[in-house]
Amino acid sequence: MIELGTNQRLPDGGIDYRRMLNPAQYEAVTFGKGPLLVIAGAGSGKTRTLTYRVARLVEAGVAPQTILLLSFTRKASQEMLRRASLLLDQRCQEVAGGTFHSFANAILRRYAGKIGFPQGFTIIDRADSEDLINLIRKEFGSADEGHPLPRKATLASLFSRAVNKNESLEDIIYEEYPHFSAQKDLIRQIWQLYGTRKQEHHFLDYDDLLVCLHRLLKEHEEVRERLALQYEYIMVDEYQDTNRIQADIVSLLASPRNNVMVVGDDAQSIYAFRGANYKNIIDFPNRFAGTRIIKLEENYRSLQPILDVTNALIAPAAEKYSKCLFTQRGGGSLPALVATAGENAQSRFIVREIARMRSQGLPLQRIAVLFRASFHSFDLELELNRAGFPFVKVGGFKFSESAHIKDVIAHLKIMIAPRDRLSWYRVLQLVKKIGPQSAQRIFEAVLAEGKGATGLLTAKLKSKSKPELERLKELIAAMDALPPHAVAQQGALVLKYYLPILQEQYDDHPRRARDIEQLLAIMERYERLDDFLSDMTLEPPNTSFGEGLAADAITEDRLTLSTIHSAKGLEWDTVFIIWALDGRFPSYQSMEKPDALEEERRLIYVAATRAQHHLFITYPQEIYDRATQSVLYEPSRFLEAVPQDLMDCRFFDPRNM
DNA sequence: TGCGGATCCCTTTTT
DNA sequence: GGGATCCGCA
Repeated sequence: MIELGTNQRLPDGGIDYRRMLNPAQYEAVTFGKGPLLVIAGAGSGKTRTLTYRVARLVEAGVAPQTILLLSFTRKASQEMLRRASLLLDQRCQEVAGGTFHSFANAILRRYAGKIGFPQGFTIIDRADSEDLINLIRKEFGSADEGHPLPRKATLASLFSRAVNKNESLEDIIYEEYPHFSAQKDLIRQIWQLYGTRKQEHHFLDYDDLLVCLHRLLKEHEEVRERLALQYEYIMVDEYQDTNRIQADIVSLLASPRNNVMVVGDDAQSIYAFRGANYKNIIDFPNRFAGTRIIKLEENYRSLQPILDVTNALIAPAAEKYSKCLFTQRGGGSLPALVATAGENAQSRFIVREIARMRSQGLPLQRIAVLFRASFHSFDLELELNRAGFPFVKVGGFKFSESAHIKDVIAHLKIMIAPRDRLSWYRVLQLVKKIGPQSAQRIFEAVLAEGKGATGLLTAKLKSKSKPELERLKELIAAMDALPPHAVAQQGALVLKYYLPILQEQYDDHPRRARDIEQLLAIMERYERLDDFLSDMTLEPPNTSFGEGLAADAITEDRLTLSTIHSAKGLEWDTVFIIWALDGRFPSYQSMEKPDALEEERRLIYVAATRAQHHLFITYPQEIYDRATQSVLYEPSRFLEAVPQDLMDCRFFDPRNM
């Protein structure tokens, strides 16, 4: 997006901001001290504005370490700093940045003692959190007849929502899961025990990272002051997707200087489901007296026919900061709305169009297919493979969530966190003839030895399980003998140990073994095992396994398949939005909830605004849907807001071709 | 106590 | 199509 042309420098060598930015962007970039709210419409140069502001501050002599840039993904913030460095110089790479969660991790590592974990802590991901909850859930037995306890995933999201929305558990149950009202006391007990267990294990889940950072700042004024002094300028990207705790953290860090710039677009708020509150944007001027508000409304991404459609899509939304995007670029054809004979016809339509565009010289890299939920692309993936089009899939199941990767990681975790019950259970139950009961017994015995993972070598165990455990003992002894920073060697030992187990358990073990090889390649880059483990939890590779991690993935021309959530902030020449079918998009689960429906409207808006030159929205006619046990046949209700003459409406049936 | 098979459920988005 | 759960066998 930033053209590295010859005209961006002034005669004195400084960056020619006036020339490179429009008046609104220029004002935001050169804004001095105090609170600033930038409402940035889709494609209005938000990233550009943040990038130039970083460069400008550093150019003006602000020490880069005193600038804090919080953004949504680490990739996004690294990209901004990289671009700022290209604009100015390498100093921009010194800017502190990352996600709220990785920032919290960095700060809390420094002050672990103050939050009650003198030896540090382990970050657990959603799956670990669910497993821990499940252990507790099982202790409570199967509850009453007719009143089953919620499943682990439901419990986890219940607890998470209560934390992130700062509401009581009872309110969340009442609002979102009224059918579990009768079990609310049991659920509360599970929640409390979950908190206790996390404390005992020195576990922090994603929510705890934010909560603990907030508590640290609230309860330890000397820490807060030190940090507030350190970060002179704070910038927050995607502010519409922050929750209450994150907004409070920003306030605490910014006070009393309040040199805080937040950038966001209330029309693109798509994370309410995890507690984000787009009202944070609306409230920002109330939190910070004297806030300057700047709106960026000129769109540099999409051609006018696409903007006409996206403006129509978002028009019915009840948003507070209204804006109307416009572009000065002319031309472009109407976006297409394509009904297809069925699901497979939809996939074939996409493949046909992609083949056509490729023959016209458009690289696959400039094309994306976007969808509401990860499984919506399954049929398309088959067709793409058949047609021989390489693609990378982003979002949905992650590499690091697959069982074989979690298995390998569990073996590493017990070496540095020998009290980690979850990882021990996982490791032990991979051994033949060891199930839940034996795993628990052995774990307690190791714990009693009190000397880390090597306790397994000396613990007194019942003779029955001994022969099968021998290999595991050898592994632990071998890992223990390695120097502490030999991260990749540790991984290699685990792989050697795990390979026979993998071969026995999975039909597709060759593919999974390749995944583990890739994991080892990632480990090569680390000097500390705990850094590697934290990063795998906080910023796991976002692409599905088997893809994208290998070095050749960068050079090969591939098309992108992505959930809309993972497509946020990105853009392509050509964008297909598939499954624009009522019941799929919006999801049938949102149909009864007005707030959820509004969020889905913003979601389709985010999807459509990713397109630069060509936009296709497709939906299959008449699909039998298992989840609702009904036939879905209405196009997405969001399309009703788009006047007919703004789109080129077509029908596609491969049988008629 | 572990494990494999059968059967019933529900099936979003992510740090 | 995958997880949770139950049951019967080793």
